[in-house]
Amino acid sequence: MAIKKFDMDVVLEQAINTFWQYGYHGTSMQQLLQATGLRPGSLYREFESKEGLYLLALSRYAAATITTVNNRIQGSSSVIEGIKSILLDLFEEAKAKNYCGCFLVKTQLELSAHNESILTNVSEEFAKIEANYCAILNTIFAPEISLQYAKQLMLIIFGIRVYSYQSEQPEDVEEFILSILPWLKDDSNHNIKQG
Amino acid sequence: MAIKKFDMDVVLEQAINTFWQYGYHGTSMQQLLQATGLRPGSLYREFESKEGLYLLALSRYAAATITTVNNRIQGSSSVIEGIKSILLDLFEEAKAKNYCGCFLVKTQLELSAHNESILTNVSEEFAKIEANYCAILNTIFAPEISLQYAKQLMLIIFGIRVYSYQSEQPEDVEEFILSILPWLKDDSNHNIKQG
DNA sequence: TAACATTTTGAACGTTCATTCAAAAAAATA
DNA sequence: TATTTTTTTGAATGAACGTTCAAAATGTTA
Repeated sequence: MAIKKFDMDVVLEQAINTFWQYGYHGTSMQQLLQATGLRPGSLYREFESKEGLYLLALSRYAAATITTVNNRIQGSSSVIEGIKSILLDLFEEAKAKNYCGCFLVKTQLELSAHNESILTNVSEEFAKIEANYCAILNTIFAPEISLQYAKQLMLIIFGIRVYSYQSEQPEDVEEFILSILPWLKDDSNHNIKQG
Repeated sequence: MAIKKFDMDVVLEQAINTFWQYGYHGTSMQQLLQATGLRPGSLYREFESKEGLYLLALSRYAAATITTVNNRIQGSSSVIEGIKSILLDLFEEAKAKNYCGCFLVKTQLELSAHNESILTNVSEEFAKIEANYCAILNTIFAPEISLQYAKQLMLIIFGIRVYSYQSEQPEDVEEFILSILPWLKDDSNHNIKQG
């Protein structure tokens, strides 16, 4: 029997990048074939349809998002510093030439009227991301406070994701963040637990 | 000579609703013809193309947005109360069955990679909206504070617009808003200037 | 009423869309 | 080497896309 020529990870990454940039309806199969290097037959045998490929790309993106967050927290001197650096990173990302925002957000806005299952899908991913932030905050705050702060964090992140399309950023981004989320100022005794 | 049968205002409103819900690429000319009641020839004679109709719909939506904001402020007992009610309205809107978010935001996210002129266009509209908030805040705050608060307001509004797709809202929405924008708590001596 | 200018009509156009499938190629197994 | 199983190939398909335009209808002006 023949063996697969393509690397699934690479193909999905190319698909993510294309969908992420141009959106679902704005991406043609032609573009996907070119981006992935696959031929129509192979792509359809593997992913069944454009939508099938999209859903796989989307869930992979969502999983990577959570991993990135957790790595950033682990790599920081404290939870608070970690969260701050995540938010600052979002502003930095926005300076890139082909800034694409957040793939999940774009999906939510583009497809909520077309495909209810995708809306549910994305909402679940966001719930996971919020729950992950909540768990992180729980290591330094009381449970009910963590729930509240996680919600704030999600809303602010959505705000940054959209606001960043504007060319002008706040002068002092860190000050801007701290003024909206004042609890990020309090960084006493919140070191990451080791081992 | 023949006279126009259709009402431009009505046609544009239908076009806005259709584009707003399904997006630019997700809306077909068939849908637009059905929604507006126009025939292909008439639509193309009047608007030149799908993109032409879209741009007109978009700028009309943006103008209406600013009008709505200003009416809300004028109809409130104070600037602070007005802004609070605008934010609370956004959360209320989100409860509607066919919640569509913000047409400008959706446009920005969907078309930024396809059409640079639309990106510029939308950015300019957002700049106008931010400037309008800034002018409103200027009636009760110092200029540099108003600039800062207007930016915060825009980011929070973007956040609400996206976060609202999630089915679960914060328990006490007003408390939620006040915790992110604490300056909305200070409502002393900020009455709307009369006549 | 005749001439004119404007708008409406809707069938038809060429293009691009997502998708299919029979045939060829490729590797593993017998 | 022959057989079997899986993958690749890429031309072809029908549907849907945005758009056009000559002819008919409409109402104003001469």
